[in-house]
Amino acid sequence: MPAHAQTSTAAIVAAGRHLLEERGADALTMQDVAEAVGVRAPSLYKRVRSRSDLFRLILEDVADELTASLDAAAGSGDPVADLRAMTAAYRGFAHSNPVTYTLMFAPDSVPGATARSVRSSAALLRVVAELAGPQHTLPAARTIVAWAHGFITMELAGAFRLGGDVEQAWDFGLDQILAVMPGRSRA
Amino acid sequence: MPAHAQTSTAAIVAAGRHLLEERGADALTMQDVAEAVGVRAPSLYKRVRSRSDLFRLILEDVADELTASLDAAAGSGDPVADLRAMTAAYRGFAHSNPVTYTLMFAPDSVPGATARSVRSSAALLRVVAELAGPQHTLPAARTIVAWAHGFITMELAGAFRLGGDVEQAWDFGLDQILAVMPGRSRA
DNA sequence: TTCGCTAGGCTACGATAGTTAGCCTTGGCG
DNA sequence: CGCCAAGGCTAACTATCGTAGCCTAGCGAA
Repeated sequence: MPAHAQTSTAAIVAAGRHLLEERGADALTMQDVAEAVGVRAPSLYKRVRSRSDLFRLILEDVADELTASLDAAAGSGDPVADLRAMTAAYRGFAHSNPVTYTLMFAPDSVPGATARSVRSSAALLRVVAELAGPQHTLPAARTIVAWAHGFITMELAGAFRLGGDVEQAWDFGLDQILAVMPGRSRA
Repeated sequence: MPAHAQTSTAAIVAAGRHLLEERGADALTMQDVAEAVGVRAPSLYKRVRSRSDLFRLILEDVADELTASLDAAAGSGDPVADLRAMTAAYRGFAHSNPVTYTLMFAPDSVPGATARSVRSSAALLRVVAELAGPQHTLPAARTIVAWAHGFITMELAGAFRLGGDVEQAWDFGLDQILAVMPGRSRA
């Protein structure tokens, strides 16, 4: 490689991800990313096809990290404890990456990005299978994920406006859902 | 009012809403909206402060319609039946308005738009109070809404990729959540 | 009847961002 | 030692939001 590269795809993705979280999706400009990595905007196109391609790369990066976080949380052997740890890790990750987390589930934004998050479901399915039994694994997992994702999304959107304790609502919901898992009974 | 107006705020909002659903948020341009209502783009600014203001108006329109839909669904008197009807109406509305529905819960997009959806919660809270008892009303309602919203969001985002019957998963989740409501017992 | 006032159009323009075209420099390798 | 391409850069094109300022039509008062 002649003429030492002043940046890299990884650096661009990292800078983009950082700016994305910091300023929001609309405010993420190629110029700002370029400045952050120390080149001019057009040079970014040597590494990245387009702005939306940069979004795709960023969200893949986020999804990979989320997958790793979930895998790490599911190591105790007890399915209920694992599930509690995974939901907590999931919510914590979303709180740490609110913008990109929200973007991961935006229909338009990145076709294929959600595909990657499927990998995250492997550990969850294994745990839920123990709790709900093989017949109900998929719908039970979808119930849990839907609840967790919906709760977090509304939380991040500021949709819980009626007062009350949001933490308590989270605990309440998780207890309710765990309590009703068909296979076993209680948490 | 001199020189008969060629358009109106309502027409602009309606056209914008239609284009928004049809082409997605990124593709909604002021020029397209102007063309749809029969004027030039700058004339829109006589009625609408900015593009983001147009988004706000559109989402208010959507939220009002959703609220009316939910109110209409909750008239049977039986709380379980009402709750089933409301969740079905909610999901149906989201399926009919996928883009705007998703946008309603986007944190950035429109500060205050979520506030309006609070009005929608009045009917829900009344029903849930009967099912879960006064102490658990708020967390129980949040559990239901979080689940429904999460499920619908993932559905719209195409996040249910592992096969299986999505309808069955919806029914399963709703049954599970209804079954565990503290106040009464079964659906 | 007439004439001013203003709502509500319009064209022209400026600013910002994404993206492309095409040039130049650098330095590894034959 | 010189070729050549990776990877910078500047310049320029395009689309879009938004503003400035002009023009017209018709309501209503004199």
